Order: sequence, then C-alpha cells, then structure tokens
Amino acid sequence: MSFADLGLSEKVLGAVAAAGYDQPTPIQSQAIPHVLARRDVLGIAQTGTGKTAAFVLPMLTLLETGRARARMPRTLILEPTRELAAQVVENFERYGANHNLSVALLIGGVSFSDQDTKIARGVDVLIATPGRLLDHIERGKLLLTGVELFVIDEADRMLDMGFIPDIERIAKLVPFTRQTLFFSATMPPEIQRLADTFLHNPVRTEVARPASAATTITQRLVATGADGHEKRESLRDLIRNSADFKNAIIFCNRKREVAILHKSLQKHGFSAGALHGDLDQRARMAALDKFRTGEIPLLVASDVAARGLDIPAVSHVFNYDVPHHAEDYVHRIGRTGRAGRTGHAFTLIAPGDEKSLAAIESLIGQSVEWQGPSVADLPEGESRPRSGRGGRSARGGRTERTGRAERAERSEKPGRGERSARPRRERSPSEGRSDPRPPIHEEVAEERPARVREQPAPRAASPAPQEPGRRRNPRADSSDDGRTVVGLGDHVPAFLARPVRPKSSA
DNA sequence: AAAAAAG
Repeated sequence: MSFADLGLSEKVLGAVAAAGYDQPTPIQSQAIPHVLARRDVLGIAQTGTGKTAAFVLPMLTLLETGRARARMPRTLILEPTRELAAQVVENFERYGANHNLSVALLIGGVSFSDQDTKIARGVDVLIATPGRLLDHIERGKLLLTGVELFVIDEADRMLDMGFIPDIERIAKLVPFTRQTLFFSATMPPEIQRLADTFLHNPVRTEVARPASAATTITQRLVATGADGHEKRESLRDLIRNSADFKNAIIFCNRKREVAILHKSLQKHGFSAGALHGDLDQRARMAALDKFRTGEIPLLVASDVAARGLDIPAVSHVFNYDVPHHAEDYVHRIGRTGRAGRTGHAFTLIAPGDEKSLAAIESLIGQSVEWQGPSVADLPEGESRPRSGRGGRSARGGRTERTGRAERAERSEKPGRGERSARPRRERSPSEGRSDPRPPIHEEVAEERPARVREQPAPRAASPAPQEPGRRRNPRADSSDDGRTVVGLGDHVPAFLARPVRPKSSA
C-alpha cells in the first residue's frame, strides 16, 4: 500500500514524496479514500498515529476544485489548544507546498486584526481554537455558511476542557450538508453522543495499536520529600544522573510551579525553557521552538504540553508532580519512547501522593518500579516532609534513601561531581555525545506519514525498514539505524491497548 | 485540587 493507491491528487503526492514519505499509516490508508469519497468519518486514534495527515492530505485534494469567498471559509478545523492548531497549519504548509491555498489560524493570544484581514480575503482552510473562532463570529466578521468540510479533532480532549458547548454552537452554524470528520482518542458516552449528532452515516475507522508495541518506556518512581526545595533537589539529582540523557520535558501540575521550577533550574545552571498557558503566545512558541531545535534541552511544562504536541522524541520525561488524573500520566510519558526508541519516565513521589499513584498503576495495569526505596520503605521520620533529613540534600552525599538499586545503577557511571555541569553541556552535540542517534532536530516527530527509505534497501526483506520521520532535510542522514518503524512511527505502550479496569475509583 | 481557552 502506498500513498499513490489512495486516490490523492498529483500535487499532494508530489508534496508527500518531497517530504520523504511513501507509506501511509493505518489511519491514513483507512480514512483517506473515504474522505475523498465525501463520506463522514469517525476516527478513533491516538495522536501520533498519523491522524493529522489523514485529514490534511485528502482535504488538500478536495480543495483543488472551487474557490474561497470573502469571510466564508471552505473548510474548518477545530483544535483544543493553540499549539495543536499551529501544528495543523504546519501540516498544510508542508503538504500543500504545490497548492496555492490560503490557510488561516484563528487562536487566542495573538493579534485579532491580522486574522481578520486574512479571513476578509477569503480562506480555503480555517484552523481554530473555539474561543477565538466564536469571537470572530460574534463580531460578525466570519460566516460559516460556506463550510463544506468540518473537522473536529481531539474531541475527548475538547470534552475534558469544557469545550463541548462551544463545539455544539459552532456546529449549528455550519451547513447541515457539510462533510464531517470527527477524531477522538477515546469514545466515552458523551463523545459518542456528540459523534451521533454531528456525523451522518459515518465510516468508523479505528486504528489497531501496533501489536508489537512492546513498552520502550522505562518507568521509575523516585521517593522524595513534599517540600519544594527537596523536590527540586531530587529532580536535579535525577537529571544529572540519568543515563542516555538528551533532553527532557518536566511536568508540573500548576503553572506557578512551572515558573518556580523553571527559575530554580536556571539558577542552578540548567538550560531550561518554560511552557504553560499563562505565558504569552510568543513565549509559548519560542520555548517550544527552542526545545524542538535542541537549543534548550529541558522544558518545564504544564499539561498543555502533555498531549498531541509534535515535539521531537525526548529521551526523558520527569513528572515533578504526580498528575491529578491518571490519564494525564499516560499522555505525559507518551512524550518519550516514541517510534520504537527507548525513553525514560521518572515520577517524583512525595508523601501524600500514594492515592494518585495507585490510580495510575490501576489505569496502566501494572505497578511501577521504584528507583531506590519507596516512600513506604523509608525509615521512620524520613518520609516526613520536614524531618530535616539532610541526606539527599547534602551535595554529593549518599544516604539510605539513595538505595541499593540506585547505587547499583550508578556504580557504572561517572561520579556525580563529574556530571554536575551536564545541563549546560547538553547543548553541544560534539561534547560527550557518544550517542549514535541523530541530533535532536532530526528526531522523529509525530503526526507524520512513514518516511521513504533513503538508500535502496536490499530487495529481499519483505516490508522495507522504515526510518522514523525526520524534521528536516531527509537527505542529510545516511546512518540508518535499521530500526523498523512501520507507518508513522509513534510508539503506543502496550498497556494502552488493554481495557481499563473500572475499579479503583473510590 | 489543575490546566486549557476569549479578554
């Protein structure tokens, strides 16, 4: 199966090939012909399965006929967050390179008038977050009566974020006769109800998660005190002592905590960026960009970064806070270990986190190993947040808490002192990187179709080894590591495929 | 309990 078999136009096929892809992912091969046949589609797919290209590519083909009218976009795509919306624009730019379509991005936090100027001229594709879209509509600057195709992406996340009433309002403004594509990672009853009202006789496509999705994410728990100083110290130790460290996203539960931790890390000489919803849009984009390009190896973030973002494969995820909702844990750690690569996820567990931890272990259907002693194993008094144990805090010191397992793991590594300057060094690819993998900016990104193989592979092997997608300049790389990644390579941990046990709500 | 999205 190749893209050429799906009925896409020459222009689209050209752009896809130029981007370095020839093999569609399952969701792409399933959905694209139906979209082209003007059917409604209900797509159940996680991010990273190639979902975005599954609607972008056929939309480009369909849009080749017809023309946009002023203030009446021809197609509308709704996304839950600004960053996701911006990513879809990037997809249109990449695959629409041979087209002359006008694409507008309507998100909050940026100039209203620039957006207005653009839609006044008429756009083929409107990509929006609900709030700003409704803002334009209420001001009478935008009509949805010309929308031929309507995409609702990440529906379950829209639900989580309370966008459903907005989505329903918007859907009423779009002609009944439009074509609708509806994507969601999960189908809770509320989402099913929504799908039933929005879709007309839809084709249902559900991507089978790769059977071979052996978990490539190493998950570990690390006991720490509840006190902020102590947690930050534990985190710094973790970063310094992480094996195979290249870059990391550090998740906090609160925006305030993101800011505090970000400052603290910088004070301690780490090169870090911050990302949360209270930062202005420019700062958000800048932080994400610097992290993507590898300019900054650490990104401290709220859950705005937990799902769907097209962030290059990261070697580590650190949960500075245990997420409130167990599903967030799965999304967070899913930022690493992508495309069959190895990833590491560490979660700091402080006294009081036991309940959240239990919920996570119940959701993923496995218990997570401790690195070092568990909170419960700590000697009396040590688990108290303010018990004054200087142990771990003492620089370079080692205490009971730095237990056997951890000690064993560390014994083969350079001492702490030697690595303490590591954060600054991460930026130089030539320094201390014996890692054979390509530089960060060439790491795999999600939401992309399978990549064309660069070098003629031996004819013998049945499915040609697919290299994970690269951000830019596919030709630059000749070091094929031989890893087989079929389709758009996003790794889905095996536990995701298992049904969730309904117990443990308590 | 929190974050996100409209300002």
